[in-house]
Amino acid sequence: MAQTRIVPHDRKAAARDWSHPPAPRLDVRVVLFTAADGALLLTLENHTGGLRLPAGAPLAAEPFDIAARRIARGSTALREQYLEQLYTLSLNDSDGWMIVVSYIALLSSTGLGPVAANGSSWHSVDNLPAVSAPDRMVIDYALVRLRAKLGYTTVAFHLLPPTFTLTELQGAYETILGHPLDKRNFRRRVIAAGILARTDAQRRMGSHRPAALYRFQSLDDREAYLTPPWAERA
Amino acid sequence: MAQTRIVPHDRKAAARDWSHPPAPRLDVRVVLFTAADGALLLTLENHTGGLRLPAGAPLAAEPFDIAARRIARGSTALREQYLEQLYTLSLNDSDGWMIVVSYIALLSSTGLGPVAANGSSWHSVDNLPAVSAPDRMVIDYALVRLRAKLGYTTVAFHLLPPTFTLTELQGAYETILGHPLDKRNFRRRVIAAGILARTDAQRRMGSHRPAALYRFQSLDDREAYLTPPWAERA
DNA sequence: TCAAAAGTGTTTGACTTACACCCATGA
DNA sequence: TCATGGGTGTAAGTCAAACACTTTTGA
Repeated sequence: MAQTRIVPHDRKAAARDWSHPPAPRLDVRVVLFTAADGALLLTLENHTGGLRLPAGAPLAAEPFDIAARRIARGSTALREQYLEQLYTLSLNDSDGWMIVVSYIALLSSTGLGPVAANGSSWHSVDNLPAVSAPDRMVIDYALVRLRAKLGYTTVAFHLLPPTFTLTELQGAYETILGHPLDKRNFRRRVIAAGILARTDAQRRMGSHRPAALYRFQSLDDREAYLTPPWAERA
Repeated sequence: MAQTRIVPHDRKAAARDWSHPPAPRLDVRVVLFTAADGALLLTLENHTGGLRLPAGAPLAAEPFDIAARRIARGSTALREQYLEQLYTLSLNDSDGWMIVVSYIALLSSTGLGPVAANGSSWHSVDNLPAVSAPDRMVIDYALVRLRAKLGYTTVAFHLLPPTFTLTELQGAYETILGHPLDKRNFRRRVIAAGILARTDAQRRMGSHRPAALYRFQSLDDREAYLTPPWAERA
């Protein structure tokens, strides 16, 4: 499905070829998330054969984290704020053996609406178009992991612009979790967590009281993320 | 360090060779944990050049989970109870480009002391011998993840034999966490969690009151594990 | 009868939840 | 002055932590 071919490919023959050390194709795929307008969005790219996750081969000996960042940057005008390895799959498709190393990236939304580049487009996670089976697996697991991580980390912050209102922050949580939260309890918790700093600025938007803008203190709560000690962030 | 060589290897030249699609070596490594005698143990194998994590190349198009299981079984007489992908690294060593896909495996202790096979031996995690840098990274991260997972999953059960006393279960937790727990609170929590079934059997060991033996109900709390939906377990 | 581990409850403080109204602003 | 989202407190219930003694057994 991912690739149109004229001549059917003999997978068994390809897998049976022991004449050389087997050389799988390597593919790094990135699920780029952002939140906008109450929806959790991810990037898909247009390709012959359909929509795909942003992907690419790593250069020789290039660390996967670097490759993933390169792919993320090539696929959006936004800058990824958080990058985390997801899973590595070894699979057989119509072109033979392929290794897929998958990543999650979180992007700050700009408030101007998400910006796409290079023929890529944003899709709400609750209304995704058809994608290849491996892409589907990767996306499904990315969602599981992202939702779970909200509970015990501060990842949601990476979906927001540098300053934001508490209502925007709450909206990001609700978007990812898919259910509403109590305003007072949410504010109490997030303030008590001590990771926010109130700025002097305010946002005036519409005919109502302006909202205080906050930013993060201490983006370096690496401990909580359960990522490896050597992993670079952003 | 992992490999002795006579002729120095020109890494840059190897990385610069674009004449063919680059073909990294693939290596699946498994950190095999078990708990015995109040210590958390892992398996290392004897190799020319020193001790190493159990490892091996995947067969062409073999899923990594299957390869990891094969490697785990080749390295211990015990049967792994839980297997989870840890991280995938792309690195340059003295032999060129290598991709390391790492796994954690948890083994039931038998009470008879852990059984080793194939020139492998058990080492307490708080007294590990020198290993290669990649092995060290993998082991460090495996410990971080294992300890963290204790908090929100029931993984510790997989380190125990099919039936066990509550004191043994508590000991496994204390071993992994590295600090003591309150007996009454531990029992209350673990019973309240509803994942244990008391058997009729008892264990009489020493001149004191015999302990009730328990076993697990519902090992299938896949949800809590934050592993991918497609991952097979054990 | 002694040593050694098994087993058992209660109290206290902390945290979580549910819930409703006034405030500041621009139109 | 009205519509709109921003901002605030309290009471009830649930959960986690600290803490010590009695029971059963074999030697």
